[in-house]
Amino acid sequence: MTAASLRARVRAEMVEEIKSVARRHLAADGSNLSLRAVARDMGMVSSALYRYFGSRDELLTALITDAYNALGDAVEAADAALTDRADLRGRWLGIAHGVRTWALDNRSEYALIFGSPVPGYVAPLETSRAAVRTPRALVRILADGLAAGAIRPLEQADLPGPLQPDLTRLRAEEFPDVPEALLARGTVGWIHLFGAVSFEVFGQLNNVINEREEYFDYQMQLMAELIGA
Amino acid sequence: MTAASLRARVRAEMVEEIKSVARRHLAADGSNLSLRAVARDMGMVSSALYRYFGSRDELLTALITDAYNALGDAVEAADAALTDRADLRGRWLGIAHGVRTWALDNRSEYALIFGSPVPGYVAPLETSRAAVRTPRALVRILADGLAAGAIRPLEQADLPGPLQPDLTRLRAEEFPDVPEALLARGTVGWIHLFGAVSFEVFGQLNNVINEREEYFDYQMQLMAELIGA
DNA sequence: TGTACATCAGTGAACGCGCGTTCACTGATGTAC
DNA sequence: TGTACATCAGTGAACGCGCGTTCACTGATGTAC
Repeated sequence: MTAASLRARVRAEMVEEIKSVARRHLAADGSNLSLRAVARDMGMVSSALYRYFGSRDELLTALITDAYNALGDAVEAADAALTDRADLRGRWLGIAHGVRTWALDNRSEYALIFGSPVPGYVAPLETSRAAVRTPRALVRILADGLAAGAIRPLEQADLPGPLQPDLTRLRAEEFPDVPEALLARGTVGWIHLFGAVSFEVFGQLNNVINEREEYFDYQMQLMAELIGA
Repeated sequence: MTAASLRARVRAEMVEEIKSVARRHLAADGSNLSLRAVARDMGMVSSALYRYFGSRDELLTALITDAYNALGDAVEAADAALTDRADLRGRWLGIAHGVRTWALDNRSEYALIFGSPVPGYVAPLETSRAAVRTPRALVRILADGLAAGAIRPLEQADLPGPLQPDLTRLRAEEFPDVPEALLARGTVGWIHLFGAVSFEVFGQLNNVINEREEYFDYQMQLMAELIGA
């Protein structure tokens, strides 16, 4: 409204456009993101970008955080889309397919957060707040299932002793509603979900499986049994 | 022995050393491999490398093929290490840990073959011959288990109809000894194995799980049940 | 409402560095007679 | 065994290009009185 806030608004739009152009470049060149190329595409001089981002790494960090949040949005939307909250398997499948769809639609951003680490780049802690949204949505299914009595908590013996401390800490810090042994099983589903998506996105299924979506669903069904049983 | 073969031998050693130096650079800089840097490290001028590799891509291809073969060696050695060939679970765990150990010891090479694809690089078909060695070792366990009656072939109904053609082709081309439904289950173990290793190697377990080896073993045990049951 | 000043976005040149690839060349090693 | 020629490895300069970042600057927009 006031002039000041207009300037701020234009600035915010500028930041968004820089990131959007950068995302396009990411798609073409992988994580070798070039500031000069981004500036060129925007019709400005490369030094102008430094008004918005202090360095190339700062821009990368913004893209990574955005990617985690976009994935988090997709996941939460997928979960919310199912009105029958008691249909745990349906919710799991919904989230899983949501992750896959987002990854296929945003391959370069997916690669940015789940691919080989960018050499020389160290992700600041701030990104992990965004990263935890997907695991959190998955664990919510377990917690709801437990509360409704639809999922049995596993026996303590199911969890190997040496893993107890890790799971105890994880539970205390992030997921208090789910007992350790079940939480451990849940992480296996989590890992398989991203393992399957990565294989597809990174081309490891080429010449192996063509019916990608069916195959993905098949795997996620098996995981549902592994965790829910 | 003859002068000619000496020249050839020196040449072969040179090729090996170039690749070895390149591997070291890969570790530091990810897939942004620089020919000039490699030449510098070897105390030669960059153009000299062109006597050995026609281009940067050709060197990359050699490194990728080598990596698949090194992994294949590790996997086959791990399998062969177990004298009790009837201990299917032991063989599976041996191979799985073999993959993990190799990946942790050769992170950059692992990233080269299982990480985000190198932008602009297209792997030639020749690499896939080397890539199939690990899946082949895994399927051999299934085949042996079937032959010994230790693994039940799953019912046809276990495999969703749309996946039938893919699995039929896969069986015909590579793995004739294992029926489709069981083969499909096997691929799930395969994917989880690499999913788990990638998560660890690419840093996704940081601040999540510290007892890495135990956790990996826990997962592979679960997979053994999923496939063998 | 008008004016002086401060803030900010964007410019353009420069620094110092990197890269893959080509090409004509030298000098050593291998081959054929 | 000796000599003429061919092959090969490695050099050094060059082409044409890229990069991230800094810095003094201009001109427009916003703020305070």
